[in-house]
Amino acid sequence: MELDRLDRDIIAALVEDARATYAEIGHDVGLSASAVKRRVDRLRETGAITGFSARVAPRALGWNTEAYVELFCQGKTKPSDIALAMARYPEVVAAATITGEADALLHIRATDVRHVERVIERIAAETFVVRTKSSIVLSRLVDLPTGAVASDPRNGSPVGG
Amino acid sequence: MELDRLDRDIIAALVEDARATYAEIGHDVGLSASAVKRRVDRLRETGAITGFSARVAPRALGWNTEAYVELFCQGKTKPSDIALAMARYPEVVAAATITGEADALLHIRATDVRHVERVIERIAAETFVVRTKSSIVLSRLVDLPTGAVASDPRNGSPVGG
DNA sequence: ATTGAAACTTGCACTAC
DNA sequence: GTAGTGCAAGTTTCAAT
Repeated sequence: MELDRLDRDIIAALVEDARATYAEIGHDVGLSASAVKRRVDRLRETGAITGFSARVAPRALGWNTEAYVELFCQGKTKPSDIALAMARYPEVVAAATITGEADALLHIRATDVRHVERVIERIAAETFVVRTKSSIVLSRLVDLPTGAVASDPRNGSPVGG
Repeated sequence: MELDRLDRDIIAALVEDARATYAEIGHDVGLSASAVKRRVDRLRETGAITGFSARVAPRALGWNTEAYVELFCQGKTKPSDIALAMARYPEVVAAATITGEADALLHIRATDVRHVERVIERIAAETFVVRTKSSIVLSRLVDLPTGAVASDPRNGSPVGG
């Protein structure tokens, strides 16, 4: 699906504030509220916008510690095996298979270092896991919502930048 | 600040759908719309909720490739130096200092592998960077919005789990 | 918790390219 | 035909009770 300037501007507005009214967005991008709504509906139908979410301060909910864990798996492990197993851990907030020595990289949120340790212990006990290599996050320096940059004229668009 | 059961339920509802009406949320958590609004206002004031954001499919915007990059820095590099430098790259969507051999881990979104390469080249040229070690993401297996788990009774809360 | 005024959403008729 | 505007009915917000 093709996104024009207006679509990108609307997405940018909604990434910045998902509760903005259609009239507000319309004012920003130069469209009527009705026109904005029609485009937002279309963007959701086509899957460009997958939903709307509150941004939460992990600390406020007690998630005080995060870690990245490299996973080294047995030779015939399939990505779907890893996906299925990791989906069972609420502490695993992101996971991806990657190039390089490790097979996958996990992003873990936990209450404290002890909690991280317990989770890694359980993950390391998964049948397909050979070993793990973990790094505790000391301080978060950057954390942008996905798409924050997409059509912010201050930053480059993926095509233009 | 202390969050009770209701606060956590409200946050969970807003993480799932940030555009839900107060009446809908109230129905879910067993509160009147007004009561929900008062709590949401308070949650924003106290910083537990930092905003509302559209969830976007990176692909739809042309961000087809992601990578993780470990940064090895000169001995006297401060986290704030890294933060300042990385904030200038729209492609760096997350960055954190970590324990282990590397000093920091970056999460990069780009249009394609060539784009990733160009960005890493520029980052590697930063004065404080000694070397980098990168992994391209092959496939994303898990990607939860922050707080998705916080008060979903199917998962553990950070305290209870 | 209820109420009422102001604002928002959303379908529809209409217009322009 | 595709995409925008304006309007009106039904909801939602939000402050005051």
